[in-house]
Amino acid sequence: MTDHVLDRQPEASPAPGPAQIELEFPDGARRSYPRGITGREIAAAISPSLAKRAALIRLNGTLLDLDRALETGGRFEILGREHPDVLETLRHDASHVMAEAVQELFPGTQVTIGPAIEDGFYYDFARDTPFSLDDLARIEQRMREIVDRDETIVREVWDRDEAVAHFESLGETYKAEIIRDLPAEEPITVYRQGQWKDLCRGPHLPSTKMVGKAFKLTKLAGAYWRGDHRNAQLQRIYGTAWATEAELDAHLRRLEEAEKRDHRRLGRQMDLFHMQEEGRGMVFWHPKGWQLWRTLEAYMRRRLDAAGYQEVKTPQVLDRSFWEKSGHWEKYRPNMFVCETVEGEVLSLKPMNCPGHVQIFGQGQRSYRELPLRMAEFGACHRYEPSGSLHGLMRVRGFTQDDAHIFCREDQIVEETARFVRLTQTIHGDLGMQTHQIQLATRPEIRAGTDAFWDKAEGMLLEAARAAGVEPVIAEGDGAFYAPKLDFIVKDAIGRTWTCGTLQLDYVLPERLGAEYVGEDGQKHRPVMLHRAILGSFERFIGIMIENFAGAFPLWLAPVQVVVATITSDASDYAEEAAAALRKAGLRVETDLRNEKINYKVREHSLAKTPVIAVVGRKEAETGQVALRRLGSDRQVILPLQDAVRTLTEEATPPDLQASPVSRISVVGELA
RNA sequence: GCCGCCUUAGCUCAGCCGGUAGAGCGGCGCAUUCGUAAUGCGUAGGUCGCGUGUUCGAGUCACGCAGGCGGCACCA
Repeated sequence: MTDHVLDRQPEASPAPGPAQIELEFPDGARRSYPRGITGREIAAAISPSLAKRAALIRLNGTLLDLDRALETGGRFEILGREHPDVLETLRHDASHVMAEAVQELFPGTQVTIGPAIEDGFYYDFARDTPFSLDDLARIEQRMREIVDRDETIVREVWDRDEAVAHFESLGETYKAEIIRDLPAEEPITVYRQGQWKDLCRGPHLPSTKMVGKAFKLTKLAGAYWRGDHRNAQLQRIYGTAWATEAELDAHLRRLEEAEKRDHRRLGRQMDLFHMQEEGRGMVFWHPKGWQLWRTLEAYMRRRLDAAGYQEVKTPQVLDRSFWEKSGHWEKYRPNMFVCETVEGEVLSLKPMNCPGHVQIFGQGQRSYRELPLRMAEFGACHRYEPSGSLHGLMRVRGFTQDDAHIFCREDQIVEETARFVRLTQTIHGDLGMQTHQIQLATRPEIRAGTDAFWDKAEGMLLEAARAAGVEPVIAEGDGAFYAPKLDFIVKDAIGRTWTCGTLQLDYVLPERLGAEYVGEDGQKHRPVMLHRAILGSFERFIGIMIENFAGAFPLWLAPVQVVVATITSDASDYAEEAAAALRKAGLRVETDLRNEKINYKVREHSLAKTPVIAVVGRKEAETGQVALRRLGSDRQVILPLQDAVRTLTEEATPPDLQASPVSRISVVGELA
């Protein structure tokens, strides 16, 4: 580990400057060093143990190699291997070690790119023969050997043309292409470890040994070169890497936990829905899943009613000529389910609700007095999604949007948008989601409309978001080709984020479909449309809810809210009576009168994630009480039936119908 | 759509080198009436995803197809 200094090549032409540089350490100390000193030398001067732990340095906020010669002074920090900010570099190094292993084991394989990603890394390889899962074990084994070899990792600055020639001579055409495409001012750096080298910006750890062995290759996948499906498909190997074995284990356990709350698995276990091959991307809702849907739909309907929306229902199937007028036939045709009748008519299932809504708007004469007109529909749409993109309830071909279109004047856009932002936040909050971020998607490269139009449109959405008290994050270039939009990103219980809710400005469709209203001036005017959804689709949102709550829904959403379970058959009549009383109060109740032990029943209903089990035995039957047991708690609260009815009814009241902020009655016992 | 992997009972899974299919849970039946996370015994249940081929013989091998899963691409 001492020859690294000899290998080090100076930067092409060291900039002139003072012979000494001054470094400020995290504790505030300032020290002066000769220019060209390395982090490793500084660490060694401080203490041998620090030199041993040191992995990277940070100079003025930028991470650099430990052996990088320092040309300028500034804020300086030496980061040990376990420092959280080193992890990304460690993962990047793991990808290099993997690439080295792969090229040793499979000569002729070309390397392309291999970055660190969340929780791990990947590397894309070009090789004719596909890798197999068995290969992964071999590669992993070789990676461990490379770590044991303790190969020094050295940064070298190369001449661009030489670098291209070099990689081409090795048959590394992808690397050569990357170099050619690098901006001219970008120095070409190559990192060498042992016999292996790779074009890379860095920084890297000082040795392969520092990568450690807390890594695991996890999956094999195809990936297109430069992310473009017209290019060759490469073979991507994913891995995860951590500083310590304990962190790796914790990560693998987290994955197992996430798998347990997978909505497809819970959907089956809880008997909520199923899908089958004759209807790919189509959902069969079972009674319990549909109950969940109905609860959600009823809630949304109340919220929309209260927010001044009018609900409508538009046709499922419309003639081709209609979709030609709307522009969908030209732009959206590959995604539409088209059918032909015996009489030769060509029709399409609706992929969107907006054109239908414009038809309703266009009936009769509209006055400016009717604006803003908020038209809502729980609109069932069908879209032909690529087979590989289907994913449980999250990506389906038949789905129902909580769709609405607000027809308004331009000067109403800000107010309407602000109202929508507030409504969306309320609803997401009620449904257990935390607003994580609101994105303002701005003008894309390819777009319609003048810059002045975009300036104005983006400005209005920004103003509206601020009026509602949120500062959107700008998503540069993510807007639709005709207008900007706001996207609402929520965070679930385990920190994953989902895009739910969107608002999109549209001047185009009203124009295409000839929507107009009569203004104060007696003239005809074109309304603006705001397309907006809060859940997105019921299917997807329910999928997200299942995962968010891990199936343990709050009382108001749970398909079965209470199971009345008997201890002996002597209590059966009373159990029916108790269940009837609870049902009469509007609760969703089942009884379990089976001749089974109470332990068995409690276990079964707990696994089914029933929020409340009301146990009744001889004692309760005699005294007119119930023993309530909450999911997640082994405490029981015994109380008179009427108290239970009142308490549970109150708690099961949907958030929008609560008199005041939820008043949970403590007597029932809280969740653990 | 593309790449890889997978497909055995309702569910979760076992079935080595090819000899004709098994467990647990669940279902059903009987017994048990038992106070807060699995009562016991018995019993039924399978064209081993579909098709073709190799073979005396295929759940097992080969090829094709379909579906599922993980990625990639897509998500105006």
